[in-house]
Amino acid sequence: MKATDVALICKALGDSNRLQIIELLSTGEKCACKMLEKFEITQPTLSHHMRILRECALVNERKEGKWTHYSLNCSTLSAYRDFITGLTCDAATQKECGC
Amino acid sequence: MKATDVALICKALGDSNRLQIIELLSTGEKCACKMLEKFEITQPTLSHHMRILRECALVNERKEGKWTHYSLNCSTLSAYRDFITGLTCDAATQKECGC
DNA sequence: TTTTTATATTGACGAATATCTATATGTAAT
DNA sequence: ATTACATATAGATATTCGTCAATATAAAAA
Repeated sequence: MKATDVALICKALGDSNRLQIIELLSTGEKCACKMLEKFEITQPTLSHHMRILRECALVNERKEGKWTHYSLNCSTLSAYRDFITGLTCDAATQKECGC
Repeated sequence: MKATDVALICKALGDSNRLQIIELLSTGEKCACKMLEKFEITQPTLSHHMRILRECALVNERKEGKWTHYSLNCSTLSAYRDFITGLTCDAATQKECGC
């Protein structure tokens, strides 16, 4: 995963509502109408956030009749996790802070 | 680490320049003047980015004469890493995508 | 003490963002 | 066909953001 993709994902997660949405979706696929109940935002605002989360490929969307179901995109999430996991302090910095 | 702290860090990493700064610092402590050479931004802009990275505690600062040296904050980085690592798809979502 | 060097702060500006209301679109039920 | 429901889009607005030029501060060198 490229650094620009990572930055885009970080920007998406940099909003508290969107981070909470991701945490909610980590418990499983959710319908937009159910998600709306959990947040103090209007329906258009939720729709806006979901578009941002989709555009950076963090979430998938599944339409079923008039409902839209959202779920985490496993591969994007895991690539992102791998990138962040790779961000570590060098040996000297670690020695300095004693961690 | 609280979700609001995570969101703040994500927001900080949501700018390409700042993400590259973190990647640079992961190779060890750097002086601001050396960092400036690596990016196509002015000195005040770098100073601005470093303030944001310090305010979310991702980086430490060490003053030595007229120089300022920046390094990653191990404990913040590791707490952040742990949070992101904990973000996983649920079993059903994983089954669906076949990962 | 004057000058140079490294960094921070201020103030300005255009671009991007989060949010809302109002409205449109699409689907199912009556 | 009409109505009700779920979601998306459009347009508006206030706020935040990234950047720069100009200036301030602070430390070392001359």
